[in-house]
Amino acid sequence: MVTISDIAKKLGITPSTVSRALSGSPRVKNSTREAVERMAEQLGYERNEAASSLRRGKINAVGIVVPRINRAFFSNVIGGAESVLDEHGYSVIICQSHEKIEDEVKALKMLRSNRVAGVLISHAIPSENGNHILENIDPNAVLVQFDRVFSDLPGPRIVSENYKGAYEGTRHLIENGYRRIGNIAGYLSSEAYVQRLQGYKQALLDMGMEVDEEIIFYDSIVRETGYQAGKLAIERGCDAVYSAGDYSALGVIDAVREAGLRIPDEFGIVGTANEQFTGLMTPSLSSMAQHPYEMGRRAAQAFLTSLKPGAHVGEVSVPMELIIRESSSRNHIGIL
Amino acid sequence: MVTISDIAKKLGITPSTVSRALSGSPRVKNSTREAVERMAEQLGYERNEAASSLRRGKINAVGIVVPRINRAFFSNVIGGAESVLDEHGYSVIICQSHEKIEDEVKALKMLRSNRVAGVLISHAIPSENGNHILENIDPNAVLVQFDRVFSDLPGPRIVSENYKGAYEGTRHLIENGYRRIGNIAGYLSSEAYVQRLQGYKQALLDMGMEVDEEIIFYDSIVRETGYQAGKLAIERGCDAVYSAGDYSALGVIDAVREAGLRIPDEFGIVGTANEQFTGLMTPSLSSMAQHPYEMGRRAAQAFLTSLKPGAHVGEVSVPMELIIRESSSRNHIGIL
DNA sequence: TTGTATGCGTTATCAC
DNA sequence: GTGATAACGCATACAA
Repeated sequence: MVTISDIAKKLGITPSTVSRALSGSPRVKNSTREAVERMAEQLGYERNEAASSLRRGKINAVGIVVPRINRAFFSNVIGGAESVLDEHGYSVIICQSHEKIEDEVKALKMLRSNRVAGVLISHAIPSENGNHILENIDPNAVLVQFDRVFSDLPGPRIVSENYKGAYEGTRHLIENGYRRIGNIAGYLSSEAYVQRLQGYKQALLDMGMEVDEEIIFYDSIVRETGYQAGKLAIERGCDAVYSAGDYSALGVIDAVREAGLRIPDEFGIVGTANEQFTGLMTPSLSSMAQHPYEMGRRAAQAFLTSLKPGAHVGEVSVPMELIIRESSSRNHIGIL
Repeated sequence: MVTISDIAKKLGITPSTVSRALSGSPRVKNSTREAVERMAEQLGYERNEAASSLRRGKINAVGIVVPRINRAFFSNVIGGAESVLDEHGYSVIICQSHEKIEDEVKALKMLRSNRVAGVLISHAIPSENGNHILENIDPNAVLVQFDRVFSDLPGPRIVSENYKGAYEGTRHLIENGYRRIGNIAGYLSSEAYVQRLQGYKQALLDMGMEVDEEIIFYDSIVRETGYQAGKLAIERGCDAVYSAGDYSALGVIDAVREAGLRIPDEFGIVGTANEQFTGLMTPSLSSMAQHPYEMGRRAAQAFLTSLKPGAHVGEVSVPMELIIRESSSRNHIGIL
């Protein structure tokens, strides 16, 4: 392996100058810089990151901590973050919390042990606050939270526009002529779901409709609970459902089919998250898309910005987008 | 940050001993080791990975290079690898090639610059051989290939049992009474697809049926080409199709529906890869599952084994598994 | 603009 | 079984 000393010797200068030339210091003659760069290229020099990290006390890497990497949402966030960080010379170290606080702590310790420059994290479900994060994160690392965030932790927070998304999804149903719209709200322990519920309610109110707790279902957002909620919604006279998740929306479709109602003519459905399957099923499922890749990019950008002295990034909103598919599109039959 | 010197001072011994104690050297008294461990715990010591890496000339990390991290297959492989590596104290650095040789080379250089202990890679589509990998990988790193592999490269190769999988998928259709089974074979530039085609053919032969090139379709395995192939297959008298991909199987379903045929009574379909949507659609799609998570685990294990002097790992096969769903299950009507 | 000197924290080699 | 010493490759404070 070739080092800066090798380059220095070949050129009859000292390692310090080579180091300066290579790291773009202004205190070096242009001709020297060029000579150094040429020689580095020629010898196939590559900086030893470990040595550099040791000397500087931190590594050109950021850790990303997510519950599970093999979930589409998170792997897309990582992909987005990687695309930005890569451009700026940062490696990405990934860690999974498996939705366990214990593993989250372990990951933070490992990242601290590596002196990473930043930590991008979306916390595990059981967390009730960010104390364990504060206690275990490298105090010199920049903390960026995304999607699942605690507002009492310092640093940037990148979140979806949940309120606005749910609002638009609900309004879309109303505008398509549906008149009694249920809601699958999810557990309200997460801020995101609280906001979605509020968006749903406000849309109803703004469009002159009433909020009826009878047809709001608080439960996990998996297919089975969606199915149960769907049955009740139909029983209670709904002709549409806005669901805070796609899997629960899928369950609603099961229930609607079972009841022999036609989608979208007799029953409309909008889900949330725009999971891949929503576009592949028949009928395809309308959904409020989150943009995880973009969220990852913004998280990475927030990290980079935070590195600059004096810079401060607060909460960053990532727009959601209504993807209209078959399950809610009866406007073509002119009902409105 | 507390260092081994801090521990040494507190204990009135030297850093060398602390280092030995912490790294589990046998040449240290038990009582000393325990004292060191207690003190390390108490002071909240964590090894500086950069210093350790510099001294040892390599880092406790492996790089994983995949075309895209946000593809279910690859993110699951990464998840599996991470689960094993994490247990052994290795970090995972992820890199995406975006299916470009250029980015692959860039990733390998970055990993070499970091002196990673191993590289787990699934190569980009345009690669025709492994030369650019050999030229750019850290010669001291263990190379492990998975899924998309070049047999002329050294080191372990982890692959799916493509031949056997396709064989079983095809046999399953035959056993369910389908009598003219088409095949969507995919591009044969990849070894995996060649093997799947062979499995399909051999299954037909073994079950006393003929191979008819008229109903074998060589093309990309996306939904649209699946649809086109499906139309031709129906035209040419098929009552079933085995597809080397799930998306193309989805296209076949489109074609079958358009032709007004009932699934699975009048037409059977088996796909490959067991993408998430296959279990969520109606009718659900039977598919030959790959086990990416397991593949990742085995790749990581192969890396760990290869570290041991003298050890040699060659090709490792990961079983595929037939997931029988609605699109091929007419055995209950007793046609066979 | 360049050179000199030093140290980052760890581990390996040698001596005792 | 432990200690002393050196070195990994780089980046910086200081001197020139």
